[in-house]
Amino acid sequence: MNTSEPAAKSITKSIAKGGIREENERHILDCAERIFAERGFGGATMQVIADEAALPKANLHYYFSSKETLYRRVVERIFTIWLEAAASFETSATPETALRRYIARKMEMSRTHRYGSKVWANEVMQGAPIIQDYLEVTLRDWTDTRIALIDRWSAAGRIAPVNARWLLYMIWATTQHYADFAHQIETLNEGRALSDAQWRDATETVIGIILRGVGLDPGPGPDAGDAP
Amino acid sequence: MNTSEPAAKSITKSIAKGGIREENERHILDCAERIFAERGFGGATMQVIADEAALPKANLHYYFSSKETLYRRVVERIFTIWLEAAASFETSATPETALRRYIARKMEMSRTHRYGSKVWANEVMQGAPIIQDYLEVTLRDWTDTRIALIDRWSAAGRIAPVNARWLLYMIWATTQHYADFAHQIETLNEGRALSDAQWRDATETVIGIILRGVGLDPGPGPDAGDAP
DNA sequence: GTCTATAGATTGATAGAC
DNA sequence: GTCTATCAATCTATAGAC
Repeated sequence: MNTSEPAAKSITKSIAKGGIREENERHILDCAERIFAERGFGGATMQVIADEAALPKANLHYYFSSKETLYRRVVERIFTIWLEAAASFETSATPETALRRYIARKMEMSRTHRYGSKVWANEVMQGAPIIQDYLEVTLRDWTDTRIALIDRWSAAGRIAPVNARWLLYMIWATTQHYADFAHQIETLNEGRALSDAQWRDATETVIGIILRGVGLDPGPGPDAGDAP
Repeated sequence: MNTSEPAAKSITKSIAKGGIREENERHILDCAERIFAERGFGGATMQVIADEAALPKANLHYYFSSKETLYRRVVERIFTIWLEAAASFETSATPETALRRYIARKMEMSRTHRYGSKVWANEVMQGAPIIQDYLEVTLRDWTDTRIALIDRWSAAGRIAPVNARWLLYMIWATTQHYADFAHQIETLNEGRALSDAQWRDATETVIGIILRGVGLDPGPGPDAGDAP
């Protein structure tokens, strides 16, 4: 061994929960996500991200070798979160339960992960230079299995005959709109963020229109329904 | 008069239809719209726009004094087109006709003005630094009158009771998704643009889900309905 | 690990020949 | 009106002191 290999200590640090490296990387990723979300890859600068993180610009390059590496890590983290939400579309549930849970989860995601949704939107609008392989493999597989499921529902008469692909796009578009166009929505809400009640109401409205739109009875909604 | 004022000739040129200035400005605006659409304001560069237009960079500054001026002209042109589409939501029509026409028009716009829609999306995602006044005045007024109209429909029992604001957002989101996320949609369509038949089918599906979703009967659709 | 200083490339914008 | 050459500012990325 020689003096140029303090590897053991560094690795231990980076693996340990709450280690300096892990904590700083997460902080930088959080800040970078906000900046990339609002300016896109080309519009964001390392200087602005560094300012957001309250760090010297050189520290970003210490943790992430390049701007593209940092961006890639941000996008990959978002895709992981997207996968978790996608899992809430359970293939074993009834049509009503599966659609209701999935829409509610996606609306919740738009509220809690606004910036992640915007980064995804920016990336797709730019032609998905980084995530094209995710679109072609993971997203396509997920979409195909859900379309097959919805088609079986239609064939069995459990929902009205409806093109499953356009239905899925409608759910994606509507739910993600509340994240991607949050600024417009807040401007039209007298400049204020949507309240808890408004989020619940919007979610129930979206669920109601979609369920009735595919021939299902949305019922009285969770609030009224839970009371004895 | 002195030699520094060839104003008469220049103005005549710039006003005449097909004048060099008018033609070049339109060409540059078209190219700039595509670049701003995919990279946003900060991500786009005058060099890339010049390459897209097959012109030296200096020519852009001859016609538009700054990058921001060029961007502002692009955004203002898009807003004008948006206003025309917004007018297709006629306040005098029946609920079914008004919704059907408006959705169809918005879907058509997403197909024919993909880049304009993306510029708008980028601008809103960045917090609308340029168009904030449009959002606060023109868009708000338009939205308020349509919400009032839809509320009257609900009160009169002509449609199911539904929150008009979330319904409008749903229509905006769904139709604009076909422009803003065109790359993702085409990737999931085996890398090909949607065909005429697919656009018709998607439009009818969206109209069908929305109309049923607000308690209306969408009927057999235009194709089947027109045949004797 | 953190930070200042700076290299080398690219940016928006302009000067001036044609 | 068009184009080449260029400026000052800013960008990503790195070197090297601490």
